[in-house]
Amino acid sequence: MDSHNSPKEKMKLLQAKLEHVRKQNENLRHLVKAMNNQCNDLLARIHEANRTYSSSDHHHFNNNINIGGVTAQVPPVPNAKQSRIFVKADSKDSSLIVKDGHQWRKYGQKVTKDNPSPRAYFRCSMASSGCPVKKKVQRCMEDKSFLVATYEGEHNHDVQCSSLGQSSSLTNYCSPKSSIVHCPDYQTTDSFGSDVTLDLTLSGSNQETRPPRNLMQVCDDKKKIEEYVASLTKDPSFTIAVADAVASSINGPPHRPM
DNA sequence: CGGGTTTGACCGGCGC
DNA sequence: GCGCCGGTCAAACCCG
Repeated sequence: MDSHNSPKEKMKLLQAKLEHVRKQNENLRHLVKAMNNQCNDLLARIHEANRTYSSSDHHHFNNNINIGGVTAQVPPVPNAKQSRIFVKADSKDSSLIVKDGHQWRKYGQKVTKDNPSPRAYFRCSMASSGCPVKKKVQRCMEDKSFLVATYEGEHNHDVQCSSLGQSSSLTNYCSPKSSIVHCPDYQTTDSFGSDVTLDLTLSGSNQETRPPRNLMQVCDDKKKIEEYVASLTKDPSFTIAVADAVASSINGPPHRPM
């Protein structure tokens, strides 16, 4: 086909491709930088929320999280079977709903002394089947755009995916409107003890909803992803494929029928 | 009518 | 012992 191409022309073509890849790389760096800035902003807000905790129940924060080279602190949970998540939610939305993939039944609400916002008490809807998990949800006192959910216990069943959309009154699905900052602190499991998952779903972004996830599942998935990434980055053919894909995207992305 | 939510009452732990 | 406070119960209510 291109047998008329001399080695010099091939070299020029490759150099041009390389230049394109370099430019693309630079663009990606800018993107990463921008994302890092957004991440910093979110972490600052998380930090603010955490400070609320430290002042309200005298916890000292020892757990660090690191995202994109940025470190933030999260509150340790006194009870080893508890975990806390901070959920970005509309401050105008008065419902104390943290959609985490499980079905919950509200069994009480109470205004606590240190926070004017009411605290809602939920039990897992599978409690009748022996699931011991409970959660408490309260709006963050200083930053009302955050909900703080405290989980107690572990689910002894899978996430009820099959029921999605069946019961509108249940808090059963991940909200596209909320950002979840998840701080699991499971019993004597070092691999999870200081691990934090940030679901940086930007508020109001019009992204598709995600499948619901059990908290332990999230950690397992993260491990798996890390293993995949490690194995892929070690694979030179993968690097070549990525470079190829970037080059082809620069030369004009193919319009594939969806 | 069944299942979930609301909300006032009740209970138990804790500090004074 | 008393009062405060967080957590839970359960009857009434709401909604599909």
